[in-house]
Amino acid sequence: METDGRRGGRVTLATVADALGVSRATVSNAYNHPERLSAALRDRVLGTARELGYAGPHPLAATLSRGRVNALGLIYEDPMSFAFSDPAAVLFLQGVSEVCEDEDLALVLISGGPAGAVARVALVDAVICYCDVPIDGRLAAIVDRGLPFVVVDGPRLPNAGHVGIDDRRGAASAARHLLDLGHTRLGVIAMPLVDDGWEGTADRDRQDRARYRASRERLIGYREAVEAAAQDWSAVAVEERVPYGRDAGRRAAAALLARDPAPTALLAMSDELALGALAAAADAGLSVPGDVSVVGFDDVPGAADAHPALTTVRQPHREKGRRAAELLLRPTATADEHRLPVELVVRASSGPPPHR
Amino acid sequence: METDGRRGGRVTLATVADALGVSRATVSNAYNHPERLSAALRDRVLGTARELGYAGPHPLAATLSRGRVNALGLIYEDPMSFAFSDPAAVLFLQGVSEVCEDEDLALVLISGGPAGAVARVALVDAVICYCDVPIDGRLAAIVDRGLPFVVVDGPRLPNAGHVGIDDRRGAASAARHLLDLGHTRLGVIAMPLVDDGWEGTADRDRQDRARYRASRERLIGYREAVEAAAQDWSAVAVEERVPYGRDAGRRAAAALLARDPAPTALLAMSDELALGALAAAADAGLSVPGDVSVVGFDDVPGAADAHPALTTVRQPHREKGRRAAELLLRPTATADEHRLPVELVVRASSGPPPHR
DNA sequence: CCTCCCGTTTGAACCGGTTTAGTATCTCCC
DNA sequence: GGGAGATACTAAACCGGTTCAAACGGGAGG
Repeated sequence: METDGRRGGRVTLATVADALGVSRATVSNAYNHPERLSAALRDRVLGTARELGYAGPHPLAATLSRGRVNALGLIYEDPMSFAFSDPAAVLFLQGVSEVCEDEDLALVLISGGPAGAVARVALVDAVICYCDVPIDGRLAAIVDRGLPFVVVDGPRLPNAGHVGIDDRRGAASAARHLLDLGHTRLGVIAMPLVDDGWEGTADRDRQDRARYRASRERLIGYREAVEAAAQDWSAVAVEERVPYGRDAGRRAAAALLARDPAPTALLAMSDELALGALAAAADAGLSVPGDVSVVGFDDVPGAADAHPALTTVRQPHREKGRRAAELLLRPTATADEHRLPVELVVRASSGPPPHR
Repeated sequence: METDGRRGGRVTLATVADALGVSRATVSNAYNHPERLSAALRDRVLGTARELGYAGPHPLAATLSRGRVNALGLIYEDPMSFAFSDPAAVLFLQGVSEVCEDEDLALVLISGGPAGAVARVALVDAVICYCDVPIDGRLAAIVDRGLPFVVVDGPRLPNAGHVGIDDRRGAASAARHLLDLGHTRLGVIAMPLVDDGWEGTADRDRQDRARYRASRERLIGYREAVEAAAQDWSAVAVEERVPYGRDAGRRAAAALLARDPAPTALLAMSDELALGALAAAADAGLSVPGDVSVVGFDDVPGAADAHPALTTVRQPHREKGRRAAELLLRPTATADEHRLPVELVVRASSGPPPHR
């Protein structure tokens, strides 16, 4: 029998056991398997625990024994705090957190630099990688630890689930929409393609070197649609500005609209960029879609509220979050890859090109 | 000496120790106190660990010994997933996550119902309560566990830090702004005051019973300003709609504007409600601020982008998050209460009342 | 009266580490 | 040559529980 119920004044399970003269197993059972105890003893245990100010089994210790933490981890591409300024990421987080709620799981946002100091020690059962970086220190930490994980929007990785959309098809549908309207002079507003702080018109080589899978795929989608319409992709300017954000979209659009001849339609690789483009058009005194059409990508909540309401490619952000979480909770050997649908949403920001 | 380096095939610290014929303490030191080991042995340990596929000390076990998890918990008032649809909450989260990033801490979103099942076992060192509920099962779980915590925007609780704003003064400044402009017929758009699903014009008794401290304080602020202007508070209709959100604001505003005489200015208790009010004014064919002025509260990012740009009371959401986190990391015996500044931001949605 | 069974309770192993208080060896210095 | 200090490493206690096989006691059945 243990004799050290009170060590250092801390009230532990052993304290309670000793106070009652029962074994620690009994106290543990009172909390975890109440049905294994007679009602009388169980009440006595719980009562004594309350008197002693014992708040129940220490979760850390319990977890160590059980080997399960009841928490899902989340790694975001950039610093975690950036996720909160990206409406698409926020929706994704909402989806994940809905599942966590249903399953009584904590959601652990794993911050820390790419070095992965936090990822190496975060207390989680599995991890969602909402990122595209092929190998990042955080992801490496997860792999080393042998934790199950899924990648969202990124590359397909061995032994990991995958959730994403058909970026290529989505982008192609946006481009086709404009081509069908009769546009022949397009411009593309790109998110930063390579992590080098460069700004300008990205040539084909740079397009191909795009760091993010989603960026590459969307560019391919645009290009395939343009070529399918028998137009020349090399005549389409792909403008890149840093850092990613609405202002980048605004400046890229301004540059495109200042060209001669100016494009009659702008393909923005995200809604955030597209909203910047709307601002740039207003700056230039151009009407949308009278003088220039704008099409985004994402269909974030602000897209429908924009002036004019933004034509864009809808992707199910929340659903991506839900799927990612569920894939971790109920892994299916058969289908560990989920490709969610995209859909062109035509609103007011796109129309036929102006008469020459 | 231990002899069970490999139990069940799992590679543990003991596995590595046995493989080398050194003690477990030595292996532990190789990771945690490398300077205590000779360079030669340290390299041998780390090398063998790599060969054996040992990914370093199991964080859970390390944590149990050390008693520190390196994670901050966050409890939100409503289901956690709601936080992601509230722009103010998102900014707050961003603030918290910035500090976590700087400090290499994980941020644990504690979901789960008010029962507190998750809160009872979440692996965190301290908790931020972004909520107002005086006693909620989740908060009770935190208190029982003896975890340090701070309350944000809620009541002042014993043994807990506090971060908030002067809601009363902010609200008063909003009301005073309208009164100074010459308005004499005001209407208030309230968030749900009591949790009973009721809709309608809240009388004084109901106003005083408001569940959230922030709601109560803002109403008091409005009232004090009105009374200071020698006007009659009981003539000011306080319209309440559920559930909280933009649509509630729209319907409340519609009801107020349908009155005869209609108010010439609307005080919305949040920007989300105010944006709904702008929509209602548009629905009714009224111009803002020509026919009716609208003032919000929060200054969320969307407020400046609204049409017209919203006059509102700015509060530093991100800074609240930062302060809350820092208060937990560096508790100061002297000042455990932080009251952040509010500021009226006059934009285009408020102006003098129409000529009669 | 003996057995068997079942509901309770317990001892002991285990989860995977960290840490403290040493011990052994080596170096330095007079 | 002997003692003081460093240096490098280890044994054992500890963190706070969970779990499983076994023990116990009492009632039912034969």
